[in-house]
Amino acid sequence: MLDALTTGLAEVGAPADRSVIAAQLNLEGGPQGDAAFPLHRFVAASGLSPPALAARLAGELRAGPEVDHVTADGAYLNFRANSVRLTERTLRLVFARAGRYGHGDDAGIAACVEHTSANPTGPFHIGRVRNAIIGDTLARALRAAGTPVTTQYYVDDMGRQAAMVTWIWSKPVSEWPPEIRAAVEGFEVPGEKTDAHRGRPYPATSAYLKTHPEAAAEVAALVQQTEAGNAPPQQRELAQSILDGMLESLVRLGIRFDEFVWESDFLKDGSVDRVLARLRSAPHAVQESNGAWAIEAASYGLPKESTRVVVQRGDGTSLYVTRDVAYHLSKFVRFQRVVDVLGQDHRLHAVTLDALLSEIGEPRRPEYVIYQDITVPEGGRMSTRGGSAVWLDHLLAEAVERARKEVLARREDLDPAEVERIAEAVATGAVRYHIVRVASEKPVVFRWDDALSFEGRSGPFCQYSFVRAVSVLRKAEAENPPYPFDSARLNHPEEANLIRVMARLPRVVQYAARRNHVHALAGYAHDLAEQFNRFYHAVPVLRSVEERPSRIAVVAAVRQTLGNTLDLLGIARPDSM
RNA sequence: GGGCGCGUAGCCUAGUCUGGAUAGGGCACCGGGUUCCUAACCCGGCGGUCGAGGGUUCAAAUCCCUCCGCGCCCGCCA
Repeated sequence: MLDALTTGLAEVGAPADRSVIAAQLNLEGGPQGDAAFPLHRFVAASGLSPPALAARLAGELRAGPEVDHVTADGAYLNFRANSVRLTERTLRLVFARAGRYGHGDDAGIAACVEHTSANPTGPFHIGRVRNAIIGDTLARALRAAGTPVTTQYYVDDMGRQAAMVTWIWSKPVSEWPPEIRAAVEGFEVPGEKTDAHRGRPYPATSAYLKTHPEAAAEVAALVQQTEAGNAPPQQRELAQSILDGMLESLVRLGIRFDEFVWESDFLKDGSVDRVLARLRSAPHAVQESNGAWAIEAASYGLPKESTRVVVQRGDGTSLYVTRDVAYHLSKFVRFQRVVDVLGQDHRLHAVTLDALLSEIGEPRRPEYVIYQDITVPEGGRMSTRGGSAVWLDHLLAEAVERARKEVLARREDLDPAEVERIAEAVATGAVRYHIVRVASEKPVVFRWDDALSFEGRSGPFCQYSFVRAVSVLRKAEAENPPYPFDSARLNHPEEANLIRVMARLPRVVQYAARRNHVHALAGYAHDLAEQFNRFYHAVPVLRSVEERPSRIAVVAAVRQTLGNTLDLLGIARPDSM
């Protein structure tokens, strides 16, 4: 098609580069075709009026094997694909690639996606979960696009927050200050997750330290001790214990990590010292009067009043950003593509990190995927202390409750275990979809009714459509391949539309991975589910006769394509709902 | 104050990188659809100054400038 256009344009006196033509060609199609080509850009050179140019080119471009016909519409050329061939090719590809349909070839570069990395101080609220869902989906998208991915969770076991947890739990509850004890007593829950249990005194402790300097001094001493490499042993154990509880919740959402990287390890292995040595001799290094070292980073786009980035305190200890430099250097050793998923409040930290990498002569940079906060309707970010946080475990419990009701209302034939299994799948699917559907740079206002919606543009809608396909195949006793089909029999308009949506998946995966736009996958899942429902209502499958085997093949292809898409989104694919 | 992000129907949202036809969905609302493969569905209707203004262009939601509104950040915290 590109060749034909190139030749055709040259013949009418408007030659153009293939790249220009390719950029103009819209493969998503226009109102009346599978591909559209606007001609405005070539009108002047041709000396013809736009419609005349379109008509002339349409007449000259002969339909090829892939293209049924070319029509002129105003200043546009519209191409209609050969449906039989498109159907043939798409279905064959889906069946041949199966679980890898939509996936790209191994690009040969290794990527690291660091996401979540929430400090282990207590349970996840759903603002933090946005990071995990975006990060996990991105990792899936990159893998599908052909980039081997290692996911990493960076665990902060060194700062004040970790020290506060250690400080309070290193003494028996009976010796806690009354203010903190009050926040805990009466909340003992047998079998409670460790993040909820160990995290409960955290907000009160944080508040207490603000008004009790002597206690704050003890915490500061702990930080010092940790910096010196002598962290109390229970500090890491506590962090691990809380982290374990947090991760249990993420596992329900299908989120697991390949590696956990502990911040304190960079101190222990000497890499922080090496980074500090390089920073002290960096081009813009300056030493303050108290012995602290900083980088004068005005040229790196930092805020006007604070261009000085302190990298080493007056007492010789390192700072978070310094350790982060060490961490990133370690990533660059192993990975060609390094992606960090960060909340917008870390944006400046990212700029600072880039500046420091530059200072020590490191040419590589992480890619940042920045997401906006999830806020509450009353305004403002979710705050643990302000009581406005929506906890992930609470949200999941509500979602399961609601899903269970839905299942029980429509199915009486299921045993309780099956009901629970479906409710869990629907609930987690709804939550994941609800978070991932919005572009990460958009702010999200959390509303219960939206988050728990099972209709319309939702996870359960996509799951339900998938189950429909499963169910039809089950009734057809055609749960396994082969799926013989005759493309010539698949000529219902809704069938053609459905094939076209299925054919789009590889492009969607590439787009999502290249732009880090995971929400495109959510949009695609909905498009495919919706079009399958239209097909389902308009076209009989089991009741058809001559078309039956071919239509069963279409349904099998949908099961595969939609199933692959749900996998990309980390959403469970139930076989019954 | 400065930097970054966001602003698309009553509400939520896609499209913005790389300008192209009548701005694509969802919720809500109104009207239809189930003796038939699962109605968590489908069909139809209603609803748009794409924050405002200017500019570039044959063509602007998309690019440039100014402004307005909202959010975040501007620590020898993480």
